[in-house]
Amino acid sequence: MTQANEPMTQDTMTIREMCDLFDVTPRTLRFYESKELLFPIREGQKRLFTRRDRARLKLILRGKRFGFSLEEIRQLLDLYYAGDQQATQLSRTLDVAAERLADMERQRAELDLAINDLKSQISLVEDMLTHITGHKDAAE
Amino acid sequence: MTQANEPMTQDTMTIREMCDLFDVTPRTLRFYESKELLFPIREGQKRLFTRRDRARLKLILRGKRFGFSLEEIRQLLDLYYAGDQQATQLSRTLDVAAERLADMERQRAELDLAINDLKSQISLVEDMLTHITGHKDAAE
DNA sequence: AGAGAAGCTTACGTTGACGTAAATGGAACG
DNA sequence: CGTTCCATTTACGTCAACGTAAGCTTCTCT
Repeated sequence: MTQANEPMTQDTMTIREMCDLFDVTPRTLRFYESKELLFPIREGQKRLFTRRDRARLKLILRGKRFGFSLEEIRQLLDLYYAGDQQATQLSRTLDVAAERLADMERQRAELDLAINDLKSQISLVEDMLTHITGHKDAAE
Repeated sequence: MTQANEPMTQDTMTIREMCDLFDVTPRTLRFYESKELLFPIREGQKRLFTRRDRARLKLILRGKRFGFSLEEIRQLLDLYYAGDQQATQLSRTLDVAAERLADMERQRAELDLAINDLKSQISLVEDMLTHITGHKDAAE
């Protein structure tokens, strides 16, 4: 095992390194820890983030881009990291995940609708524009 | 006396009728007015919502389902109701809409990824479950 | 006339996801 | 040795999108 504390294989990262890597603030990482989304280990006072934390943070940030709440994300993370859970817990988590999946597919359907609507509106307005400007091309 | 109101063409609605029709609260409608998303006319003190307001509210609620902010929705509404705008305004609005569209398509792509990820995670955990429970079917 | 019901305005409260400031402490540098 | 730089904790501030309560008018029904 290469668990050397020395910098050869740097398995853990400081808060600053994390911030630079993921483009978040220290506040955000501490906040996520307080909400039990991350579990950095401590070296004295200071936090050290493991690759596990990095994997989780990656998923957290992706979840956020869809508008999932941190609480919802926490549940998804539980799913991802549920290797040693009990079967009953697991199947309950599966239910949560299935619901989430249904939500996401609904959302995708609506998103598709909205995309098409927006597209047609855009071309509609483009037509108006060419007409207004004396049916010449309206590009600058 | 049951008021037949004014003409037989009742194309304005009271705040309560609006609330019932769209399942929102009065507070919400007043709030949207204060944010210039709706423009009900006034009969004395009271608000009267036109079909234009109803069309806008419909779009507002749809936009909200995607997680658009009210401010973003306001911009989209400007697009929808830009019939009498200037060409320059219109083309600037088109830019906004094009950006939004790009956002939505990015979001759609990510959502697709996430859906697939989640699906595979789910079946993965399902397999774990059947294994844990002694490779019998793990109903309930 | 009195009691509701419905609407209005004003304004403070709430939740989620952090921002930001203040006070503190160890480490590195010149 | 003092200064600067990170990091930490504690705690109040913020923004969006309303909720909710207080207090006032106005209409309607009995």
